[in-house]
Amino acid sequence: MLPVAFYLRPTLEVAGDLLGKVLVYRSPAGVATGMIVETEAYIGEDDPACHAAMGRTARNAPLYGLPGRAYVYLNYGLHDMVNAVTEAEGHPSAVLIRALEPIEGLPLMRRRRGQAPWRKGKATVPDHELCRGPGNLTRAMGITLADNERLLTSGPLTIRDEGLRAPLVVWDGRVGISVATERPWRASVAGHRSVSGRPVRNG
DNA sequence: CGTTCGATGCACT
DNA sequence: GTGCATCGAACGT
Repeated sequence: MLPVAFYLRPTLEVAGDLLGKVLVYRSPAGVATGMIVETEAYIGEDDPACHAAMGRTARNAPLYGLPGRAYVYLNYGLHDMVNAVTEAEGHPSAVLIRALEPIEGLPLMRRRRGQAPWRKGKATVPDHELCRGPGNLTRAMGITLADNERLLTSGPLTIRDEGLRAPLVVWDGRVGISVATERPWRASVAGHRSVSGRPVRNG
C-alpha cells in the first residue's frame, strides 16, 4: 500500500509516479482493480483550473486537508471524479485519476457501465474502454461521492504498488478544461489504449 | 473525418 | 440562474 509519505510530495511527482500503480476498490458487489495509466495534476490556488482557485469552499475542503485521502466530486451532474489529495495540509492540490487498465473484476465493471442511463441496451464495452476517462472509471469501479475524503492507505479504496514495470510517461496539456491548458500537467502511459483523448502521435 | 447536443445534479454567484 | 476536470449518440461533410 502506498504510504501517506508518497502523497506528501510535489503534485507533479505524485502524478507521474502514480502511473503503473494499482487502484483497488472493494465493494459488497466484489473487488475491482486496475493499473493507473493517466493522471492530471491540479496544484494550489494559483492554478486557475484547480477547484481551490477561488479559495476554500464547502466542496473543495478536502483539497486543503491531509494528503493520502480521496477527493471525489460530481461533475456535469452525472460523473463522479476521483482525485488523490497531495502535498501538506493547507496546500490545496490533488491528482485526478483519468484512466485505468482493468485488471480484476471486469464483469463487474461491465455490469456497472451498462447501468448508465444513456447506455442501457447499447453495445457492450470493450475491455480497454471500461475505465477509459475519469467518469467511466468511477462508474466501472463503483466509486461515488460516498467515498469523498476516504483514506487511500487503508480500507475499501486503496492504491497499491504491485511492482509493475515503470511505464514510459508522456506529459502534455490537461484536457476538458478551458484555462491553463498549456501547462503540461497531464501524465499518461505512452501509447496505452486506455488513455482518454486522442492518441499521442509519435514521430 | 468533424460538430452538435442531450443526459443530469449541485456548488457557487 | 450559470457553469462545469464528461460521455456517447446523432448527424453533417
